[in-house]
Amino acid sequence: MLRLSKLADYGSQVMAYMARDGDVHSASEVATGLGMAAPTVSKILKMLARENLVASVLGAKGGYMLARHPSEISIAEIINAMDGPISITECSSTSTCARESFCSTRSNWQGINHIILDVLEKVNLAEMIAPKPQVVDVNAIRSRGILV
Amino acid sequence: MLRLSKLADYGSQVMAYMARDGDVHSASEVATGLGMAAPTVSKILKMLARENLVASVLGAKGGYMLARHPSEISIAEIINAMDGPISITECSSTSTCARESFCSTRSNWQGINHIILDVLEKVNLAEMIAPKPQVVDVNAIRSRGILV
DNA sequence: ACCAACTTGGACTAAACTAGTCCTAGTTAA
DNA sequence: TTAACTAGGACTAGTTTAGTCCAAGTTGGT
Repeated sequence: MLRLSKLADYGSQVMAYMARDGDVHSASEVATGLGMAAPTVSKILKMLARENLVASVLGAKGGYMLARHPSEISIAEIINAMDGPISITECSSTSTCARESFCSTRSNWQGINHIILDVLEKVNLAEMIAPKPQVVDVNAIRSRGILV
Repeated sequence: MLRLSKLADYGSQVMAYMARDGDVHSASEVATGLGMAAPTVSKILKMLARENLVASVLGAKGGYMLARHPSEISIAEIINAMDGPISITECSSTSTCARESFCSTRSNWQGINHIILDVLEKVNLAEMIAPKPQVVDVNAIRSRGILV
């Protein structure tokens, strides 16, 4: 399924919600605003705070706010904060693979992984919350070779 | 983690193994060749056969062989056979999302998903087994906008 | 005709992961 | 000093995933 975890999905929604203004939002406010369970949103915001994607304001009237401008936060960072390093195959990162010698396909997987990572790094929050749905220019990529 | 399932990973290895020649391979032969558990390889081959990526030969001296030429089998097909439809977010497909009205980010996720799918469709088995690791031309993509 | 080798399909189990909840401690504004 | 909030971690329940096993059908060789 090659899918994002639900948490990462939620994380992007929470970030998108906060990106609409620069205010401080409490976890419960975000939860009601998005129709999600409060403890879940709280957990997500904690994870995002740990990776410095949101800044926390302690105490009464506290909450969370984006740590940077939406245009400076990439989707890749959000996924990374929620799910850890983005890598399509298990040993495409630095971890050693017991079956390494058999895996002649490895380096090609790494190449594919690289492209996906690149796409995700290229899209930022500001683009994601653009009210008018943006269309992907697939042809620009389709017209070029992936592996050269 | 945005990751492939282990089964899909194994699937690509099995397909790559078989792509090296046009012969019929028994499940156990592939298993020993790749150093994987025999029942697991058998299960994978069954899944690949159900999606017509490999053809099965019944009886003694039977086994499996690629259904098509390696250059006509895309990585996307293999992932699809093992993990089902490739979609990065849960409701990027046709399924209805209860929180649809809140998800202004949806269509952009779909765009990202589309690109990833496109990349995976563009890479075929023949390219994956190329002995010399192929290098991805990331810059070709980086130089262009993702969302237009 | 028979046997051995092999696939097919499904059921099944065990383990891992994920989502989601809850609790205690610490911080701040009023 | 109290109410409103975050911080951090432990915990549970549910789902998914990997992997095993078995009974049945098919084919090639002898």
